[in-house]
Amino acid sequence: MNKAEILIIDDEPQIRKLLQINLESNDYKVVQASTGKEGLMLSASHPPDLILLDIGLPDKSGHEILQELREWYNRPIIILSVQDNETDIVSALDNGATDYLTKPFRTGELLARIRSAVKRSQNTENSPVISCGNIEIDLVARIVKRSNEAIKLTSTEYNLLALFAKNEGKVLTHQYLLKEIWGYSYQTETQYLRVFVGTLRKKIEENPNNPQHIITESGVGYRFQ
Amino acid sequence: MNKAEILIIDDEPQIRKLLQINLESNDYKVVQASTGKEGLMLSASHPPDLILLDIGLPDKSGHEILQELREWYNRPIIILSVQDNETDIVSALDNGATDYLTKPFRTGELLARIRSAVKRSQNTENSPVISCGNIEIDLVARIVKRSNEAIKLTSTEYNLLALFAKNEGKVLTHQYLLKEIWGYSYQTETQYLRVFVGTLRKKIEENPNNPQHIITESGVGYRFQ
DNA sequence: GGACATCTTTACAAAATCTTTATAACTGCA
DNA sequence: TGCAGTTATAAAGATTTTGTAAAGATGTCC
Repeated sequence: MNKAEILIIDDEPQIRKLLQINLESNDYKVVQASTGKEGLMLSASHPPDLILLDIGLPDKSGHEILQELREWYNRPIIILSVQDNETDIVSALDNGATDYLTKPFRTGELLARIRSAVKRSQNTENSPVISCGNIEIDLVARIVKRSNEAIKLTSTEYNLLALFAKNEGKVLTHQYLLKEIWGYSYQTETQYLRVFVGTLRKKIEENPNNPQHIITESGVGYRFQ
Repeated sequence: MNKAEILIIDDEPQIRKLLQINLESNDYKVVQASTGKEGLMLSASHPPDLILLDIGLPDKSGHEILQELREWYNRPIIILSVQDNETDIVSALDNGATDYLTKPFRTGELLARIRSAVKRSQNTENSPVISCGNIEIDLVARIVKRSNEAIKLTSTEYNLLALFAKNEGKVLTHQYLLKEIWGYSYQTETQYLRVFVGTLRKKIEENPNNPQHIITESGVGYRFQ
């Protein structure tokens, strides 16, 4: 199974270490940033599944980072803070924070809140299995079946297909797809998409030359049905 | 704007009153239940947009209620509890609670967490659809249906139709249409419009020679109805 | 270090779309 | 009726976008 990736943005090395140990032992992949700037860069070049953001950073205020992230990043952001005043909490939540925990936090609770947020954002809570015609996608086990036979997909192929499936029927723009799968800074790399849509079609379509599932919307993007 | 409806399940009348006052003054519609059973019935007969659930109920444990609700209810459930032990919190979150606040809670924070949860859950709701006679335009999914059958439009055709639909009934001048779709420097290319209105009519009109949707306003522009 | 899988990049063919041209049809009016 | 201005349609040409194969680059696992 593919690990969910968590980005920690915190300037205190001890906290980062503590979080890293706890998260890794719970099967998350951990990426770390010690400044807000570094965090923004890391998340843009490779979007994590969730961000743990400390509010008290040295270079930029966590509130600013939160706002900048939310201009394009729509997965969970959990705020960690020594601040326990209501104003901070309310402003963070209203600026798009998914949750807010005050330090010192209880590890078990943090992990539960992370599980809850990740589950919601992967929208695996309602239907862990998405079915579209003869295609079945198990979002929890990350297994894809075509006519009840498991098919082997690379990690990127799977991510792309899962994103399509979660937005069945909608036209997804090139920009959006690239942003979600590769990261904010890849929005112009449309050729990636062509290649990967090509390999996906070979694997899931009856006849890749006349695709029934992944439909091209010329000039705009693709649509899954 | 339509008020979001919140169901309070709590056995303490004072807490219910306090919540009711705060929620109503923030423009929510409030429904109350003093027992778990009543809460289950109310939510089933008229599902609220969000549920505030007290864990310490007299008839059934809040954990049970939560599980029963989650069998079918997938909007936010925020737990309120005097219990501040980690086990309770973790178990509630893992059973599908959206959030968990310990009593006494700060009203401003609770309201912020409610706003945040409602916003997230409304994000995934269905997209707005513009309907004009037998034509349906889903602006989010970027899909156009005629008599419930999807029709294929090119990107420019879609943009033009969407612009028409957003201004149903109004006469849109050639200049305006060209400026919006092609750009400021194309304002004199009226022939483009004739070509594209032509292809659009072929696709959406019953009888393209006698258009019912895209009406020519000679010398001025077009009108959509 | 080498085999293997995967991702990135390049090049070119194929398809779809847009632009332009030509011509026909309509409209209101003298 | 005939004319001028406007609109509609078809189709050829130009351009953009997409699909595919394959070579190079990168990373991973023994």
